[in-house]
Amino acid sequence: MANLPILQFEEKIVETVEKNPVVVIIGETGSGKSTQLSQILHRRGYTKSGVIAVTQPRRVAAVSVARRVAQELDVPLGEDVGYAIRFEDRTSSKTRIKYLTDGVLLRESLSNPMLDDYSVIILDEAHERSLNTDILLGLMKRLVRIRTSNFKVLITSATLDGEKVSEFFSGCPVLNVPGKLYPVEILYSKERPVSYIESSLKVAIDIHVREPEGDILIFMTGQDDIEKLVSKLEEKVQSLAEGSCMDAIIYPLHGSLPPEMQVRVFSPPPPNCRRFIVATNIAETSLTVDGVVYVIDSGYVKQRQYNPSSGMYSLDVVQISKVQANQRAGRAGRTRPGKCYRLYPLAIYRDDFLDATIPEIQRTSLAGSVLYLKSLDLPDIDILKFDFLDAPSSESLEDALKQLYLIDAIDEDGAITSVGRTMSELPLEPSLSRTLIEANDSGCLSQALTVVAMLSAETTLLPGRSKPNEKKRKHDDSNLPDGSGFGDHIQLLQIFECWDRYNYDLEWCKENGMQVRGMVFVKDVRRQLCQIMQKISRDRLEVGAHRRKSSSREEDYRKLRKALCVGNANQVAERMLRHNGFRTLTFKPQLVQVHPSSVLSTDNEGMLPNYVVYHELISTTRPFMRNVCAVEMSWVAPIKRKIEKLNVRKLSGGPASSVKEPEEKTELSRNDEETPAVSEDVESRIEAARARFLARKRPAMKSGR
DNA sequence: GAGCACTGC
Repeated sequence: MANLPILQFEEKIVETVEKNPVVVIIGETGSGKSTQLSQILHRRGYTKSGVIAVTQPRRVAAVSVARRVAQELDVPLGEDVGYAIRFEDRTSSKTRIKYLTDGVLLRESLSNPMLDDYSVIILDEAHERSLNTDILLGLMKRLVRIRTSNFKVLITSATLDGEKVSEFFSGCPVLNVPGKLYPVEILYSKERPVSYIESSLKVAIDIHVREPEGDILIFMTGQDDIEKLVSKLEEKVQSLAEGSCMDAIIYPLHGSLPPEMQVRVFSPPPPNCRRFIVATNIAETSLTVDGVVYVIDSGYVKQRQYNPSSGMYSLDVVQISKVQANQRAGRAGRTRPGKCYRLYPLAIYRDDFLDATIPEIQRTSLAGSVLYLKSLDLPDIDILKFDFLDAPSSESLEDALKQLYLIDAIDEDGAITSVGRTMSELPLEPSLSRTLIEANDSGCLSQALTVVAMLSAETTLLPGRSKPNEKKRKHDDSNLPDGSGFGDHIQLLQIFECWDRYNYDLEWCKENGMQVRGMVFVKDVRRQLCQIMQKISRDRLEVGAHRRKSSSREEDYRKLRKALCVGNANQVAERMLRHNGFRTLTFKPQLVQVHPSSVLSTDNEGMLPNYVVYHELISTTRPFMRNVCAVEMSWVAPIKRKIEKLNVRKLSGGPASSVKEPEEKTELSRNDEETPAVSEDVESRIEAARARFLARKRPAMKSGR
């Protein structure tokens, strides 16, 4: 601890913080900023007037850094030094230094907008630009203006965008603290390889044969590439002549590996053995592998992005940013001087790479964040003009408003409703919190809690495991329920109820292809949501997960599906007349399909239900709806009417148009112009077909597939 | 008839 670089800057830091409300600290890896900044300010008396909060983008970081600091100060964790993450608050009235995830601090600021328990707030790892940290940056800017005395904000960032953060905080000082990284030699390729798998293979084997010992970390984009490269490496290593080089062991490393496979990289390798770690960007920040001396950087990353005009997510392989490239290179210099092999030319790095990764706030649906900001009731803040470090597009903000309006969280003037207020209390995306509130009103809260908790965990089914009703399945060794034909939400409910009947037995999860970790998480989320709902609704709620025996199941599902329809009024799709394709109703109409993994059933004629709500639109090989639930036309009718009435300008708080009708028409025709001619044609054909259909009553059609 | 990077309340 004594030789951490940051301690040499203690005087300078204290002096600067003393004189300025906001300070940006540029601290490279190994500078000790995460553990030392809080202790320095603690020593200098900043904990006398309040608690020092340090935010982290990840739970594990909050816990491990707090543990370290408690050790260094020689105090029990949870007393003078503590942490708070979801489901776990290890702080007490004695706590002076508190580590917490950025999400937890946002929740706290909901009940205490002035955050006046804190004398100092340190936003650590701000360069990662997590959605929550970006919102906190905006709130902090406002807070330092309002809380004039006894309040300091420190922001730590990376070299390349420290100046930008400083500008955001009206030119606040920037302090540089060097890190403790060893030099890393950067080697560039002459040109982009045709295949970065082949190219990585070649470079890795070259290193293995020619270079001294030290592990090799290879950055790939996803599971597929990783598996391919791992098997090629294994083949190649085996074919190397005996005795010509040292032994080798090859590990894949990505998020969907079970935890016990992930931690293998932390155990020391056998002697005289070089490790090859083939990883996604999980090894960039989340997991640190010791012993890495060589890094091979493909220059690509898989990134999820949201298109606000279609409401669709896509997962694309994109070029990394300079910040990311440097972060990856830095992984080679943690224990001794290293080398980084970039599989792209210097000119590409210099001229093509963005300085920093596009922040999450510009790549995701903002419905939840906009609702959060609305619920804060900041008198001087207009959401559409909220002061973001990097503002999201107005299209994205308008999309959020539209969605919130359709699920009754804001009224037609864009003001938050009482339903919206209740929704913001729940740690869920808006359509899920809306579903819970509706379910509470209609008497199916217990089931809705289960579905919503299952959906927030998302990956409970083990990868590679087929869902039970898939035809390809050779032998049915699983007794998992099938959603009774109503779709995936009902199946998720039934699965959890099944687990409940087995007394939450972890073995049951393994036997039925459910991720143990995921299912335990679902249970935690469900319990947390229960507590919040109890608090909100004051009445006694019936929230046990057991299936009630008294009422008919089908009737139960009907209520639940209706609640899901209200909650997902922003995510409704209507089936095509003659085939099982759908078109979305809430966004610019898109042709979409039910994801093949869905358990939604067809009727006797092979047709899917006329209307569904979906949890997510994702474009992979084609646009798909993931997690689909059958709903009824009569439930969709009021949603359709609401969509027709929708006036975005009014929602944005802009001047309400004096002549309503033409205004809306203009809006529509503008959208039509943007639609490519082909889909416009498809659109009109669909409309014509629908009109004919309605005129003719119900035709007996066979599925043409 | 597909295949998903990583976080978080």
